[in-house]
Order: sequence, then C-alpha cells, then structure tokens
Amino acid sequence: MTKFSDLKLDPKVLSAVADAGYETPTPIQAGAIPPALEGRDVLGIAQTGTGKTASFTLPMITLLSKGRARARMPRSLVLAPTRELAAQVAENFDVYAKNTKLTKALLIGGVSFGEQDKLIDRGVDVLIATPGRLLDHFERGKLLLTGVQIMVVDEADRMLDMGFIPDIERIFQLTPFTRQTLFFSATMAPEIERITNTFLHTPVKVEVARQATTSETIEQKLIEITPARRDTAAKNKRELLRALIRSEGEACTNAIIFCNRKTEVDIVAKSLKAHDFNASPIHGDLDQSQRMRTLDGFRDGSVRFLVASDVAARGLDIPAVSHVFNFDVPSHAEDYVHRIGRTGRAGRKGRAFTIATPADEKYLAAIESLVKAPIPRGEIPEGFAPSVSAPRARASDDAKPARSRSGRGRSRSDSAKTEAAVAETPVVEAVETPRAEPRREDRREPRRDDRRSDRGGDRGGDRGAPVVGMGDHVPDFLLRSFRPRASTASAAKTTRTAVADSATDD
DNA sequence: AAAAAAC
Repeated sequence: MTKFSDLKLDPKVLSAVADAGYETPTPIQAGAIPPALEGRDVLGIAQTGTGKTASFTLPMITLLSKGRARARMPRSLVLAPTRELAAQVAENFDVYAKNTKLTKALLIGGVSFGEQDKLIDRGVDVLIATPGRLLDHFERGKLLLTGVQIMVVDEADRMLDMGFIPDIERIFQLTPFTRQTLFFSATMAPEIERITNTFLHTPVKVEVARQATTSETIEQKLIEITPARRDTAAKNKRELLRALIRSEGEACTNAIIFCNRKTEVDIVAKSLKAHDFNASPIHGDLDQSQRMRTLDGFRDGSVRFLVASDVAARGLDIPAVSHVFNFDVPSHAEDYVHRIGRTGRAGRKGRAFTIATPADEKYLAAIESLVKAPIPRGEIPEGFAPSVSAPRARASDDAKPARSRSGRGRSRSDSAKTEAAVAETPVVEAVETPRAEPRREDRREPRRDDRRSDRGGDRGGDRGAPVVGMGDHVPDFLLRSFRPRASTASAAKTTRTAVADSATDD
C-alpha cells in the first residue's frame, strides 16, 4: 500500500503530514497527488469525508514552495462554495504548510475588507475564497488573477446548486490559460461536465467510490409521529427530539440537529437551551464571527448540540459526531445522505434519527428511492408525551364573523392576541355544527385516512406503531379545526411569533 | 415548505 512517503511531496510537507499523524493516503489522495505533482489537471470525483482537501493542499504546497509571491498577484487560488468550507481549507494549509514560508489569505464575505486587502497587497501564495467576495475584490481593482498558476474548484456540484457556476466561469477566464486546474465534484451533472470540458486540459480523472449511504457505521432510524393538529407539529417534534436525546443518554456525546429552515433552527436551538440542553444554532443569517465561534465551540466540545441548516450538511469537517437528528425530513433527497454522513465517520459508530410526520411522505419516498433501501423504523422513546393544546384561533377565524376589527383602536398584533382567547367559543361552536352544513375542513378527514393506509401498504403494513398523542382517537373537533394558514404577510408574522414564543415555554 | 453567497 502506498505511503505518503512514497509520494513525491516536499520533505517539509511530509514532516507536517507525519506530525498530524497520517501515514497512509486515502484513495482520493493516492490517486490525485501524483498527477497533480506532475502539473497535470485533475478531475476528482469524490464526496466529502474522503480526504479530498489534503489531496489538493499537499501537492499545492509542494509545487508552490519554489518561488515567491508578488503584490496583488496570488500564485494559486482555491474556490469553495461556503465560507466555512473556505475557512476549513485555510486551516488545512496552516497545518500542512507550517514548515514552509508560504503565505495565504482567506477571502470570504461577512468579514471586513481591510485585513484581506492588506494581505493581498503584500502578496500571497495561496488565496482561498468564496466566489462572491473574490469577484468583489477583483472589481475593486485590488486583485490580479493573471499570476495564478494553480486553481482549485472544490465542491463544484454544490457551487452549481448555489448558482455560482457563472461566477466560476468568469473567474476561470480571469486566470491564465496555462494554469493547472484541480477540480472536485461529488457528481458529474451535465453542467459540471460542460465546465470541465471547457476549462480542464486532458485531466486525469480520479474517481472514488461513492460513500455507502447505508454505511455499516451509521445506524439509521426513522421516527414517525402523527401530530393531532398541524399547528402543534413543530412543538410535538421538539418534544420528541428531547425525548430522543434523553433516551440516547450518555451515548449521545454530541450531535448535529438539522432543520430545513433558518427560523426553525433558531426556534429549536432556543427551545433546547430553555430545557437546559447545551445547544447553539448555525445558519447563514447569523453573523460570520458567531458562525465561526459556534463551530469552534462544537469542535472543542463546549457546545454539545449544533442546531443547523444545511450550511453544515456538507463539507464541514466536524470529527466524531455521535448523533445526527433530522428535525425535518430534508426536501432534497441528496441532503439526507450528506446530513447523516456527518456521523459514523472514520470507522466510528454513529446514529442518525429522522423525525417525520405524514406531511413528509413524499420526501421520504424520494430518500428511500435514492438510497435504495427503506429507512429502518424506530420506536418512539418512552419519555415522549406530546402535548395537545386547545385549538388556537387564527387571524382568519375572526375575519369573517359579524364582528369587524375596524374601529377597535388597537394595533393588529395586540388584537390578535386578545382575540385568540375570545375566539375560543366560536371554534367550539363550529364543532357542534352538524355535518349537513359541509365545511372545507371536512374534506381533510378522508384524505388523512387515505394517506395513512397508503403508507401502511407501501411500507409493509402497520407494525403496531405506538399510539401517539390521541392516536387515531382524535376528537373530530380537533381535526376540523385545521385551517389553511392565512396568507397575508402580517398574519404569517403573528403566527410565527406565536410559535417562537412558545419555544421557550413548551 | 428552502439554503447558500456580495455590498
């Protein structure tokens, strides 16, 4: 088997690699490093967690160790889709270039230009950037890319997802035709294929087997609950999450909890904190310094639960996560694979729980067809006792009745709260309305049943799943109180606030 | 039902 010492890396690089405790290159490293050292273009097809970063940083440091940088003309360029990923590549350079005099700069958004400008002015060997900030610097005339000898594109398929491909093409065109290109992508979408055909010159293709999704090191469990009402779903899911965490006990040393939306990330983190769990949120709306701090805290163990949007799903190197909880079923099946891939790494055992409700059916089906296996169903933990609160009135509840809100002399948000209490009687009245007067909500009932039986059919029947909440014995009035969410912006706002507030006291 | 990235 190949050792790092068999590769023609600079001795300074080799000693740094040895210091970091590595002896044997991963397949992508063994495949990509030799051609990269020969100056060939490399097309690497590999997922994260395969050692991809070192497969380009090690040869880059070796190649760049001769020669010196000139002001405003970086000698190499690494492009990454997210700020964290770029920061991580930068850290990688620090580790492996520690015995050299190479200089680097990290150009990412959310940070002031000043420091970045100063570094560029001085001249850097390695520039690591997200596309937006790089082009920003370029347009301000602070940067020349004509000196770039090596260009790396990391996670190209994700760049594609994020709409960065035009930026990438533009950056390619700003660098010399003679540059060496190292290009990495997890998949070869047609658009990626086109880019590589255009900008890579007879590349050496290095393909690493796709990470097995039903990896033996990841134990997956799907926990399904059927909230009695749609508006308690999130609350019930938070209760279930806590019960799951508690039932995992000590085995859960640290975990990433994924939500689909940034607002949900905030709510879940806040709720966990209120229940004395050591949790911190991370998503793209938080400021950069906080994102970094949270991530550092999670790495060093001072944060136990990282509540995250899909910023953290891919690429981030967070070693040794014992658990992943999908608070929401991801709507892109691919993301499921990336999310659960955050655990069970490097031969360690990991567990991945996914919380689902009947509304997630469609996405679950997509995930199961992608991974070509059903996600094993798990038991609802002992401690789960979902709360079912009395139906709460919505803005629409009091919109149609005789009482008009005009002339009340109260602000909308003020009145919404008081009316919520006032409106309880009308809701109960609606319950007693005989069926002879058909309501829109009645139509929901048969559909719910259909869905439930469909699912039983597809997934091998009812396994005697524990009855949750009121189970099938949900009083009709609860089902009937479903209302389509009011669509005006202000109504949506009040609803969201109500949920956010409830996060602390549920 | 979305997230991410530029000011």
